[in-house]
Amino acid sequence: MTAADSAEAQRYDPRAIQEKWQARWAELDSFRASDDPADPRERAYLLDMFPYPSGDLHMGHAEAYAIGDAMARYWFQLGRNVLHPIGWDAFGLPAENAAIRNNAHPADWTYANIETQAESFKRYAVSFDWSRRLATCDPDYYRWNQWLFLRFYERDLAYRKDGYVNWCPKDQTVLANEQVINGRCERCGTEVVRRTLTQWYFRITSYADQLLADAAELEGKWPDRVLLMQRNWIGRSEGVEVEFRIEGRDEPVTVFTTRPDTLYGATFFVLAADSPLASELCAPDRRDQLQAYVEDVRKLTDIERQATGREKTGVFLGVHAINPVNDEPIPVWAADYVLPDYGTGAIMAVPAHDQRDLDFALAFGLPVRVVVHTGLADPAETGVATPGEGELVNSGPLDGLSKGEAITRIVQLLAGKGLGRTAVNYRLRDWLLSRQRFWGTPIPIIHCPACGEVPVPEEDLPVVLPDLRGADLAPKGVSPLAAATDWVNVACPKCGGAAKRDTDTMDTFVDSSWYFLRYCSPHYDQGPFDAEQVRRWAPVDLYVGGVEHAILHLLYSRFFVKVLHDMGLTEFREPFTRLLNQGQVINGGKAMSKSLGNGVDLGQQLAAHGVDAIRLTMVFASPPEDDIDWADVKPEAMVKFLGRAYRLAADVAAAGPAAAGTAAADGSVDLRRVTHHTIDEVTRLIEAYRLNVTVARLMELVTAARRTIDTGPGAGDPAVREAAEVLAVLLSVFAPYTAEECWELLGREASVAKAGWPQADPDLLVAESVTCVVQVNGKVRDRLEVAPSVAEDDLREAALSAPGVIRALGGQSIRKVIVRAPKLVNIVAN
RNA sequence: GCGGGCGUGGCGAAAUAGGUAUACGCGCCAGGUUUAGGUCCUGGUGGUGGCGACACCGUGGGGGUUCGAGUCCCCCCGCCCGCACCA
Repeated sequence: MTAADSAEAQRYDPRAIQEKWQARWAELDSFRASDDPADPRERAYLLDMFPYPSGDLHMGHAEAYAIGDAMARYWFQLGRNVLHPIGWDAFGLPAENAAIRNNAHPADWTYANIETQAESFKRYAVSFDWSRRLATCDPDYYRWNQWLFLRFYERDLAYRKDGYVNWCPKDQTVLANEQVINGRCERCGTEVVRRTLTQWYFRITSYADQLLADAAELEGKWPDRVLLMQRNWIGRSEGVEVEFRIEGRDEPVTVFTTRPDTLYGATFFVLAADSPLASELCAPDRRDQLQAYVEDVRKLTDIERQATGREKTGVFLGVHAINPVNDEPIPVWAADYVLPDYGTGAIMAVPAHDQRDLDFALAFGLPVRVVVHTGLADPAETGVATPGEGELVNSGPLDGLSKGEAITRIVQLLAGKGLGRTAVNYRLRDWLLSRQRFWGTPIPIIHCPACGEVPVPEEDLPVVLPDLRGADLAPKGVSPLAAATDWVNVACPKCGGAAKRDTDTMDTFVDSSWYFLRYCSPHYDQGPFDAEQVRRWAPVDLYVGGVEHAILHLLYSRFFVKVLHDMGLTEFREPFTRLLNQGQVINGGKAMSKSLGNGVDLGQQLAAHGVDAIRLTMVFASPPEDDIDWADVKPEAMVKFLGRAYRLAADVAAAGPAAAGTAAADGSVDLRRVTHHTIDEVTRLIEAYRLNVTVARLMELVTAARRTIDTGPGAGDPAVREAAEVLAVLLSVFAPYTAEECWELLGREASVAKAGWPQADPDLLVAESVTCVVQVNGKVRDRLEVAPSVAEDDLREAALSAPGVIRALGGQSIRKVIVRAPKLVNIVAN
């Protein structure tokens, strides 16, 4: 039979195969994780970041889940007891906006989309344990958000304060710092403005040092850039706090500085214009000026405020601070370049050695005093500050010292007088978690005029959302919940008097900060999770998802787990042992978007090429962490390859019903070598997430088997059957439908997904001969086929007499011969 | 501005530990199967020169270390990402 005949006889029909196996698999239910403590299999937890149910699955999902599923299915093949769950991140704005448009309840839209996605996941053949599915908008889920909030509240990790917060004018809600991207709302792209509001926060800053320290554990297991981004975001900064007396005030004002060595160069003092301290210290005759300035500052969006090269602005407050090292009075200014929520909101300004201070000094004619001799030109004249190191000058007892010496000395001096101490500051701010929107978890607090903040008693949880819909949900700047008066007005749990519920809802990142723990016992009703099950399954062994969560979700989840650990609820302090960030699917060099009209519809792609070809395209196109440009990619090529794999199995089946386990040893040794090499290499490649190369190796195996069929031994050769069976198992992690069909053609019983990963025979991994490269002066001049065990001397001799070598030498004298048996000889001649 | 990463054929990309550069796929060329097209199969395909065996050049550019560099070191150029007045 020729290959062409076989093509005619066996047509690869992905659609028919999909329909057939989707039904059969539903019965087999192969991917259920076992909670049985007696189950001897090694447990493994693979998690894909759960989707937001905004519609049907899209191309990005197709890539992410193809990668995660390949790893999960590989683990199943290794015989592990794998937890591979799925759920939905189901609270959030799009549902609410859709509900307003359609005069409906957000739940209708949300649950309908969840059903759509669930069906798509099944068709996409992802190996989920469907018995554990959850949605964060289920009261059974979000009651535990409320429970956790109350535990945080008890521990003083949840608190309410007035703050100068990020406000999205379009979505009419506050945003966490992490949700402001380049001054714009992460969700809708609107420019964020600032507002002063009373809001709930999680005290994530209490864990800043732990978040930083434990990141070291993740080194080599998480992508470097994610760890780097988290470190930068936390922004630890070591410095010194120095107390400055203020004229006419009893209490000193503390500043934070990383350059205490330049203290003698401080020529003025700056307060954040919008800090309470600025208005307090302001001289009465300057009040109006300050107020006008602060109003101007607040009108600025973050974008404007952060514009580079913006001119420095500020107001002199009419008072002076006293430099503690020399009792020199320096003027106190208010300016917006000092931030109210970093350090103490006050700085000593050293214009000679800090560019921002210099810009300010030059704008307002303030003195510039050089106290570090850097050898560079005078900053007052060049306008360029000299932040570098050098010898201290004009600094009294510090003169002549280096930066390091000066810092040590000044800290001693200040500490002796009780005017300073070393200190650490973080860029990280507390997590603002309240939102003025409907479709989220109600904050379980009751405000009582008599008792103040009163937690909702545990037995009253969950606080279920009232049944608002349509126009009632429209954003008004206060939470829509406030309009549900029946819901809002309650008796105070403490005193029984009239009280009101808190009307804000939680940031949806609260939901996703612990969902991976809920999967371990999704129906548990005594707490957010069964600690026993969590102890067995968690932490997550491999977490697969996009890098867009490098800070937000991943930092929040790490914070949650640390708190839970301190509460005694988990034994681990890091939620995700390993992290794999897949790239994005783009089109024509750009992210897919409606406005560009370059969107690619996943459903159409699946209909056109079949699930397996799309899954294979996703893993073959590039390394998992790189973007895939759909314009550069040809799913047709994958259909072609899958057809070749399918025909291989079909030809083996047609050649005769050789029983499983036929002595493969009787077959073609050359092919067996390829097969076992493939097993060996593919195993290592998958372990390293090198999925694109893995697929290349499978293609080579198919080619080798086909060549064996065509060049003599034929499809009946036991080595060909072995190759076909191995291929079906290896292929099952990427292309489950085709693999299952091949497996059945080969006379094996479903499911190939649980067939077991093949073992490479070590005897077949030893090459019979290897190609030795012979170089002359580093250039390849000949090749020799030699035994792997060839002796160095024999190899040297063979190399020196190789024809290509003799020609290249042309009588030159040999200076040196480097032999790296058995692969290389380099002859140095001149 | 600060921090980090990346530059390999026409394209997506391979290259254990410094040892055959370009695996695999796309595209292209030629041939086979086919009434034809498509499918499928086989072979070829970095550049320049040569009928040819071959020779020279070649991993963004320049230098260095080494018997040997895509890989290590230094400088430069280009692109991408993160942070962005954090004292």
